Formats: sequence, C-alpha cells, structure tokens
Amino acid sequence: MSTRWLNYLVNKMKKTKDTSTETGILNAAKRVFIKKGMTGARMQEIADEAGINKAMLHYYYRSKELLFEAVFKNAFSMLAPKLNKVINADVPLFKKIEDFTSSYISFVVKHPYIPTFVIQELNRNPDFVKNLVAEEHFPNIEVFKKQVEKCIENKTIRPINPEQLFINILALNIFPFIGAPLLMGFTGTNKKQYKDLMKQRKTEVAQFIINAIKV
Amino acid sequence: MSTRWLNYLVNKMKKTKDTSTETGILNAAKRVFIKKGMTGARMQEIADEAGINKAMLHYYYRSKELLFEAVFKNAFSMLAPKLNKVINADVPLFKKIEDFTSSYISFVVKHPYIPTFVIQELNRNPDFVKNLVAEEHFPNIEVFKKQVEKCIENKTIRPINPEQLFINILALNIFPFIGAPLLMGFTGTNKKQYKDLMKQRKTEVAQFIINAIKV
DNA sequence: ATTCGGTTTAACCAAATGGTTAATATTTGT
DNA sequence: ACAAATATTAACCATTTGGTTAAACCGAAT
Repeated sequence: MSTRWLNYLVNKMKKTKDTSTETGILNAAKRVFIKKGMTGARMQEIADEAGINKAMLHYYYRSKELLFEAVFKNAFSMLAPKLNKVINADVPLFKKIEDFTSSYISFVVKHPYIPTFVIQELNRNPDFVKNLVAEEHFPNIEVFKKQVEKCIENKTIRPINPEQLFINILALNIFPFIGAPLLMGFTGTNKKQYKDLMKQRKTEVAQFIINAIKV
Repeated sequence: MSTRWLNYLVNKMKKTKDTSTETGILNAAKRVFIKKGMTGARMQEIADEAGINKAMLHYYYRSKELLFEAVFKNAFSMLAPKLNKVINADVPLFKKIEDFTSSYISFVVKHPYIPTFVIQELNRNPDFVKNLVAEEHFPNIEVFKKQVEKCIENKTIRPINPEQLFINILALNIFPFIGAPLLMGFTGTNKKQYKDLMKQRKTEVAQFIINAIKV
C-alpha cells in the first residue's frame, strides 16, 4: 500500500524532472554546445535558449565544465549503445556491415551534429576518452575481431587486420558528415546535391567495403 | 648595377620579413590556433608564444579574426597544392591512389594537426569554404572524374560514381587521424600502438581501395 | 495561517579578454 | 648627423564572461 504511494511519488518526481528545468537546461545546453563547441558557447546564451535565468545553470550543474560534461556524456550515450549492438549482433559479417551502414546513416539523419561534436571535443581534450571507456555501453569490438578472423580462416574474405577493417568501416561512414563543408567544396556541390550524394552512399558504401574484402 | 643592389634590398626585406616579427607572429598563432581553435585561443597566449608584446598582434594583423584568417589560409595552402598535384597527375588510376595515400600520410606525419584543424574550423564556419574555392590552388577533381569514367568504360574497374570514390579515398586517409582519440578508445590501443596501426595503413589502405573497385 | 524546502530571479563581482593609445626605441633615407 | 618612418612597449579601457549572493517566490505539510 505504501509502496504504491511511493511509486506514484517516484514517477511524479521523474516526470517533473524530465520535462522541467533540469532537462530543459540540458537540452538547451546541448543545442548551444553542439553548435559552438565548449569554448565558443556562452552560459548566457544557454540560459536564453532555455528561457531561464543564468543562475539556474549553476544551481543545477555548478559550472560550465560540469554542464558540458553532462551534455557530452548524454550525446555520446545516444551514439554508443547502437553501435555496440550492431557490432556484437549474431549475424554474418557482410550483413553486419550492411546493418552498420544503414543504422549509422539513419542515426545521422536524425541527429546530424552529434558525431562531429563528439570527435571535435575529443580532439580538444583526448583524456576525455578515458572517462568514456569505463562507461557501461562503451563499444567493445572483441566479438567483431573474432568474427573477422574466422571469416579469414574460412577464406570468405581476404586477410586483413580486423582493427584496420573496423577503422575503414567507421571512416567510410562517419567522415562524409564530418568533412561535409570541405567535401562540398571539392565536389562543387551545394547542400541539396551533397545530401543526394549521402543518400546514394546508404546503399553503396556497404557494397564498397564488401567488394574490398570478399575473396 | 643598381638592379643588383635592388635585388639585395628586396632579398633582405624578404628575409627579415620571413624571419622576424610578422611571420614569427603567424607561426606562433598557428601553433596556438591549431591547438585551441579560434574560440579557445587567447591573444595574450599567442603573444607569449611569439615572445612579443600583445599590441604587435594588432599592429600587424589588426584583429583576432584577421589573424585567424591568415593562419587558416596558410594552413590550408600547405595541404591543397599537394593534393591537387597528385589528383591531376598523368598516371594510371591505381598508381594515383597509391601515390595519394603515401603522399598524404607523409604530410600528416610532418604536420599532424593541420587536417583536423582545417576540418574543425570549416565546420564552425562553413561559409569559409567559399573563400577557399576561389583560391588559386584549390583542388579541382575534374581530371580525376574523367579518368575514373574512362576506367569504367575500359572495364578496368567496376562502375562507381567518381565523386563517391573520391570521398572514399579521402575518408580512408583522413579519418583515422581526425578520429584518433575515439579510435584509440574503440581499439583499446595507446599512442604507440595506434601509431603502428597508422604505419601499417600506409601500405594497406591503397590496396583496400583498389580491391574494392578492381573488376 | 504559518513554516519549510526547494526553486527562481535581479543585481552584483572579479577576472579575463580583445583592443587602443601615447610614449619610446630603432631603423632608414638623405 | 639628423629627420622621417617604422617597430615596440607599458599602461590603459570597455566589454564580456563565468560565477555568486541575497532576497523573493511557491507548493505542500503541519
């Protein structure tokens, strides 16, 4: 009986917490930090974006540093579990490569700036990655490595260092978005045309990788 | 006779300009901007790095914005002409891919932070690319595109959109450096081990690409 | 009605930051 | 040798910025 009342309270707490100030701040901060980076973002701008007083930022997150940390971990946690799931799935290698590509591109369509943000800030402060590796959902590629090695034994694919293959898959999927402004210059395309190129990749990238390794 | 003296003077001017304050500032600014980005860099830190008074920065470059622009164009001009030369060289496609990879990796070994810097700042301010496209040495991929199309006609390689191939080449070469902190986390390698992986790529990346397109 | 905990705000503060100025030092042309 | 131009510096300035504080607000339990 009292448990029921407690649950009600807990739920109510969760609900209000989710919709109100604290997460409102986090979302506003996310938008601003992603757009301007840690050093370019201003606390006042975040407060304005959230429609509240600047002091609230410190009330809930104490400092810019900590607020940024919360944003960064939140952004990373949107990305990591999905990657992890695909990488460790129990499906054939070629299918896995197709799934990864398709899944990643869908993600980027929904959250266009997250990968760039993560990589950019990781470059600014490489030690940050230590915090992440310790996290629960940090991607682990051991299963993938074993799978690749087995495929090599089977002569399904040519010999290749599994880490290199993994890097190649990530590179071919992620770089076109991170390097978009530069690549638009090189290819002489505008936003729309470049978007079409990205759409085309959705089917072609996986095939490119498979061609490269298929024996 | 007077021409000789004039030449002497011109050379002297050039030399002093090259070695002294103005370029000293540019080099210091380059180091600081590349390390901290436009928004993270401080004018005082640049002055300290150059070993001069902060007012000199404004004396020679007027504002932080303009100093940054000078640094950015300088950095980009180290990268672009080389790419351009390799891309437009009159050599067979497969050889060209090998040359590009080898040439790019040598460059990165010498100037590790330039590509990351360029792409990062281009993301911060995508309009910047307009300035660059107009520049003399901005890479043009028309020759490359025609070459790829001819190879497809010859049945030397499978059908592929030349732009996509170009993007893939860039991705496989550039991303491993931009994404280094993240990839070190994923692969569980330290700096030295990761460097070894990069060394291995120097020979393997080109082969990976060629395998992917060779018929 | 009052008290009490958490929430929110306006006003404020010290340090940092990009930029300027006026005076000094150095180089250069005559 | 000297005057004009150029280079360099110390001190200064206005604004911005992250952060604090004390007071007001508000919903709920007593």
